[in-house]
Amino acid sequence: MDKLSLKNQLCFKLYALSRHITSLYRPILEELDLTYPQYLVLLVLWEKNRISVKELGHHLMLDSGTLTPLLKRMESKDLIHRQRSMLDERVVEVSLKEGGTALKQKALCIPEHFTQSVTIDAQELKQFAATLSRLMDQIPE
Amino acid sequence: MDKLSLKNQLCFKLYALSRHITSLYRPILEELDLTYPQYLVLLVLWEKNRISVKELGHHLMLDSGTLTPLLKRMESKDLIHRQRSMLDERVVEVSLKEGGTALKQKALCIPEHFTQSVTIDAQELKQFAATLSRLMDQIPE
DNA sequence: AAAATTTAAATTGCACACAATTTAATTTAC
DNA sequence: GTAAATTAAATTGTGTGCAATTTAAATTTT
Repeated sequence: MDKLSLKNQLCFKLYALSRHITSLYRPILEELDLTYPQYLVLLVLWEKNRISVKELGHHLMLDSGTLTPLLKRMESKDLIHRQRSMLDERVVEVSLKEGGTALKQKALCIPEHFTQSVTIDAQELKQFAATLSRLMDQIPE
Repeated sequence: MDKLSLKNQLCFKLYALSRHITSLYRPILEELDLTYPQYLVLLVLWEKNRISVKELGHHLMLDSGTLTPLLKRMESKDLIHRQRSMLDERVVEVSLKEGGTALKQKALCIPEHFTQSVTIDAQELKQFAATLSRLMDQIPE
């Protein structure tokens, strides 16, 4: 087996599949005027209304270089609020605004869209998700 | 189960794992002065020395908007050659230059790096790769 | 064969990712 | 208690991704 063959590269398949599934989200999220990373930020905020940029970055595995401009765009769309913590001026806390809260109702149907578009045995998908979680858990920090 | 919980989102796990594994490649590829997508281009060219931008894009699932500037950067590093086809002036053909050919030797050891860094049952990984391939095959076009 | 259509790259513009550096605030050491 | 070290965001700069448009060449229609 040729290890340098594109077809044999697990990493390439992950990379391509990830981009493909993101592209399936795109038209749905476009109706909400959201990008996929912006949607991820909202997923976190819907669970925990107030969170620091650092914590958010920990959840999404993104740094401030990515998050700062992304959050500014979301702020300008009135989805979220950014404010320096009064206890620690270094920290910026992100919280939902009405716009961001309201989108949750519209987003509820999104996960359903994909159970349809994927033709795969439920048991196999479950096993796949389990391995994916196991691999994720090995990611340091 | 909360379907809008980040932890339950298969897509997020794919997205995060894909970026993480790419980040494992980064220090190795940096020694070769390559980015991950540039490495993918070389993987294709090492298998098929001469290929059009369109075909290359088909293999990597990337369009000319991504590939044109990427290939220009690779050309400026003397890794590849870009040339209009004489049979069809619309087509640009990409081929290896000495620099790109020479890197293959240095790249041979790269796949080994990762079998080590992943602690997972070989059978489970095999199953995972199989499902990944099945999902990939469902990608249209 | 000329006009209309299609095709392949390139271009433009926007939004991530991420390394590296900078800035400002807080802790820790001494 | 101040200097040094650490920390959290922001900034800077480069390289993707991708939608949308443009350009130029080839093909199809009429």
